[in-house]
Amino acid sequence: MPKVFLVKRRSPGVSVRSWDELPDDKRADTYIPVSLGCLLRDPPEDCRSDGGSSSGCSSSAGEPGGAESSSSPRAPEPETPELHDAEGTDGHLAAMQRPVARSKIKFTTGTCNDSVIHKCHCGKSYRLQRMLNRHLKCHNQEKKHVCTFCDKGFNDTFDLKRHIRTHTGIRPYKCEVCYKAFTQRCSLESHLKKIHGVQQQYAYKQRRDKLYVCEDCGYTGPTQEDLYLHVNSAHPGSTFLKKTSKKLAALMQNKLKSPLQENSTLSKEEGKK
DNA sequence: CTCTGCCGCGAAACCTAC
DNA sequence: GTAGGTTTCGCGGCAGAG
Repeated sequence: MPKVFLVKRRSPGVSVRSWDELPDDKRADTYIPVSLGCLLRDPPEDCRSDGGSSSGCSSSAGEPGGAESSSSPRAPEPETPELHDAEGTDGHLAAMQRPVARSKIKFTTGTCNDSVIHKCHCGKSYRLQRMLNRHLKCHNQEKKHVCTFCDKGFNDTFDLKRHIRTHTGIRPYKCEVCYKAFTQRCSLESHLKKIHGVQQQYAYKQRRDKLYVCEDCGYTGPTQEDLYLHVNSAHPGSTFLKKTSKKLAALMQNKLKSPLQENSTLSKEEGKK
C-alpha cells in the first residue's frame, strides 16, 4: 500500500493508519507521501475526483442567518461508497475522495460588550467594523479559497494552507523527544504536555519563533530569507516566490547578486592577470 | 486605514488500546 | 463501551503589508 496522505480514514477496513508505516522521525517535516509525486508534478485537477466531491466538500458550510452560531453546521454530505474500496488499491485517491463531513458546530459568543457598535444578524457584535466585515465571510456560502485536492472551500487562506498539509503530509512541528511530527503547533504542544509532561513555557499570547515552511517539500527554515533562498533554488516556479513581498524579494535578489558580482569581478581580474 | 496572512484556542471528529 | 491521544478546522485577535 502506498504511503498515502497522512489523513484519517473513514472506512472501517484496515485499522492501521497509513502513515504509521513510516517513522515520524523520517517523514517529519520533509516527508512527502510517495503517491503525492504525481500531485505535485501534475495539476491537481488531474488527480482529484470530479463529480460529487466538489459539491460535497466545498461551499456547503456557513448557512447565512443560521441559528445562533457563527458557523452553521454543514449540510450533510453525500456518502461516497467507492471510498471504502479505494483505500486498498489507491490510497491517495481515497484520501482525496474522503468526504469531509465534519460538522464543527461552534457556539461562540463573539466579542460582546456594552460599547460595541457593529452587529451581525446572527447576534454577534464587534467593536471594529473590519472585524464584522471579516465575520460576515463566515456566512458567505461561496468559499473563496478552495482546496485543489478535494475541492473543500475555506474562508481564510491560512485555513486552506493548513488544510492542504493534510494532503501533502507536511508536518513542520516535530517533537524533540520522540520525533513524532505534527501539522500544527498546538497538536505538538498537546502531545508534549500529555505524553512527555512538558509544559511549554510561553506566556499567554506570547509570540513564538515563527517557523517558515516550504509547502512544496516541507523544508523548514528559521527565517524568511532562509526559506526564500531554499525556494528560489529548489522550487524556482513556486507561487511562494510570486507572493513574497517585493521588499524581501528585492533584498534577496541583491543578496543573491552581490556574491555573483564579486565572483565575476574576481574572475575578470584573474583573467587580466 | 484597510486588507490579508498568521497564530493559537477550543472543540468536534476520529483512532486505537484496553 | 470507554478513555485517552491525535487530527482537523472554525474563528477571533493580532500584526505586517500595501
